[in-house]
Amino acid sequence: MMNVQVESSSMHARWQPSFSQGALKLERDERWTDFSELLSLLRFDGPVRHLEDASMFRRRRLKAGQSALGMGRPFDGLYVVRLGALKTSMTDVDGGEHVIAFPMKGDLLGSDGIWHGKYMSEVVALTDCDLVRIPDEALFAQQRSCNDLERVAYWAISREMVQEQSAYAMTNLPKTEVRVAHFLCIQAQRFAAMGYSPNQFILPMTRRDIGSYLNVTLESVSRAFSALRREGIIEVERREIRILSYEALRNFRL
Amino acid sequence: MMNVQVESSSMHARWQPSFSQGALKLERDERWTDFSELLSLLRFDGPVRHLEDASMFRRRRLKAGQSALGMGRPFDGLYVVRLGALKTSMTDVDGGEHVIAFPMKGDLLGSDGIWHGKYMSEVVALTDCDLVRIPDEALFAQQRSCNDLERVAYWAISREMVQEQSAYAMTNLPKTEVRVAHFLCIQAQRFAAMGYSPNQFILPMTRRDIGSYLNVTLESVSRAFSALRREGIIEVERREIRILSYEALRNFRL
DNA sequence: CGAACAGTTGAGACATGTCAATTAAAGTGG
DNA sequence: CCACTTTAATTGACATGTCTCAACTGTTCG
Repeated sequence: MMNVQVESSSMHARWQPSFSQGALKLERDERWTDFSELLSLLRFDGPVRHLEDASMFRRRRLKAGQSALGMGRPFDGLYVVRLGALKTSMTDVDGGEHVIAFPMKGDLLGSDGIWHGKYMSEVVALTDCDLVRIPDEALFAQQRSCNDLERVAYWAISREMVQEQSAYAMTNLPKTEVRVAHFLCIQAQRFAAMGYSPNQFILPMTRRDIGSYLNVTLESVSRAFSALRREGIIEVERREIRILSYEALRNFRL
Repeated sequence: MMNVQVESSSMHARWQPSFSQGALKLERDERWTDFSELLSLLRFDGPVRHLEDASMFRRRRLKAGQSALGMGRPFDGLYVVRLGALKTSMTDVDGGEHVIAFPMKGDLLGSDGIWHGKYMSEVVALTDCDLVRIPDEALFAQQRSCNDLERVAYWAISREMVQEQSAYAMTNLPKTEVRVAHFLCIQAQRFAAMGYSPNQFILPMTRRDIGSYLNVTLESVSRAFSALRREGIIEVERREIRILSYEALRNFRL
């Protein structure tokens, strides 16, 4: 029943594919997201002109471990995380993996793919995920039904850029423990922004991933967690984190 | 004479300010760049529909040391470097400066300002500079004369993002000397892309800036230069670099 | 000419990387 | 369902690369 309404709405959008093939499969595996839900997902706070826009965006399910975007695969649009946690990484000259970001609900994926027309980083699902696709045809449509989408895309890409810059800047904090403390603060803020508890959460990534993100070894990360636990600032049990004093965590130096 | 032609062309563009005030001053200090020059500056290689677009873009001169974009200042557009070298940096939580990029000819500035409507990083000129402004009105125009500009903006922002990601990824190369070697390779490539000699160039930034960019101290950078000189891979004289073996530099490990 | 800045080099302290052992958890297959 | 394997995480001992502090030089700028 949902599908009927969705399908008819989507007909207004120029770039929607037809249902000519595999309709039954689509009905079972795919869902759709409308423009206003996309905006609230992104937490877009700017002005919007055409909220009644009928554009529908296809969703994409991923199981933990699956690749969302592959390095070198042709660019087919941007994706917004609706559910789940992922890991964005690049392979450097020496073949080593470097983690760039941990996208979660509301984050944008794939903006590095516009330049060369192929994605420049690898994105894998750390948990089961649900993505919303903003197809390239929608981004580059010649005469657009609304250029709200364009404005939102600029906005979201710019946000990605700032967050990445901040992550980059974090790596010049001198000591591992300070970086880890800061990392936990950021995570807490992000969980809060998504509507979850900022004081108790489960990290979706491994110590190795965190280490790669912060440019330290996994052992150093582990030691830093233990040190923060000894100081009574957090509780750690594998990937389960409880923040006992956010203030102490935020002001942690040395 | 140049000014007359420029002025009349610029009248076609909606967002151009009038010449009602300070016309004489503008004639002396300001110049204009047209759309096709902008594209060649950016080294844009994609398809363009309206090359005859009459949009003119205002230039902006900077002396070495001047601030191009200030952290927190309201977003008024993107800028493309036409001449000179700059330094982009963020101030982290502890008040320390972290260098994010060294923009040069053809690079884009200010894309981190779209999100909050204010620039999130500080950009200062390392040498005298000449910038071309792409005003926010042009980016967000409701009915655009051409949406080529939009496509180019996406493209350029995406490129910035990739380059920043690569810089971020570079910092997890284990040892200082490897990072510095890689940094020099990148610089050589950039000078080559700008049409200058890739084997002999003058670095516009200090050792401290390089260190901040690579997350090492200025002393470590200096030692790395000396080590590479001892190995016969480069010649160094203060900021003047000569690459004796690009292959050795590129393959440098440990 | 003196002051401030940029860069080089050295010596010592120390944080982090490296290697290794151990435990717990999760996935695999009979 | 239980061995079996694999992976994640913790912790220790040791080596070492980098930071810190310092002295010294050359350059630039007022």
